[in-house]
Amino acid sequence: MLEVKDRANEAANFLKGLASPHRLLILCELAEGEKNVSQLIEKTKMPQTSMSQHLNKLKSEGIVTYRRDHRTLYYSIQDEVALEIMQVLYNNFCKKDEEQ
Amino acid sequence: MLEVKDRANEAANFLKGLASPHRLLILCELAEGEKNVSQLIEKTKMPQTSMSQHLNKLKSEGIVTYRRDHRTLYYSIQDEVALEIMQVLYNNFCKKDEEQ
DNA sequence: TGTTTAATTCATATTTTTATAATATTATAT
DNA sequence: ATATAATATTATAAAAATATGAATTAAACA
Repeated sequence: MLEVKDRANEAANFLKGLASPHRLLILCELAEGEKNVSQLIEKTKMPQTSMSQHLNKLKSEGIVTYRRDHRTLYYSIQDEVALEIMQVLYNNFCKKDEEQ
Repeated sequence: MLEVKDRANEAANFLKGLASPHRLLILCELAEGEKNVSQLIEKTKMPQTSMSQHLNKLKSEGIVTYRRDHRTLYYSIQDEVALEIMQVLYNNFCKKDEEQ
């Protein structure tokens, strides 16, 4: 654990990529499997331009990636660490309740 | 995983609490065990008033707690989820390198 | 009581994020 | 070549986070 501090900036930037309700929402959708931008917009009800910017941020952090199929861009989670953290969040913010 | 979105705000706020290089630095120190504010300042070299505000943020998110011993406040990590995430960060931002 | 030490709170300027609107790009279809 | 659909980019305004300095509290002790 002692060495995380040497990577504090890197780790913090990574966490910042996740630390927004909108982006967590997007990642929840993508955790089910790849989705295109229109699907993401429909599911999350967020404005197109805002979606685009959040996806861009996630992409620039290497958290998601995409492939193009004709005019449609399909996004998916690329980063294994992001999935691990989503798992931790799921276990602690959701699973706990079920048990109660 | 599907239900994280119902807790997106809560989860995002929690992550925001961690998502700063300064606060990760503090949490790294506290991961070793409880430390008082002066010790944290010395270790991290950050200004006293800034430290105080970061600790306050961590405290208000329930991530750390403290006890008073005379004039000295000893802080420690309270939240199990925070420890889990620190562990994920450690494994992925530090351990990987050692293996290479 | 007055002083010192440990730390917090408050005020404010700066920086970073976020949201929104307008415009642009890219690929397909006519 | 033009129109349309899917998405990205750019500009900018608003909101949130951060750093810094000054003032404040709280405990210990001379």
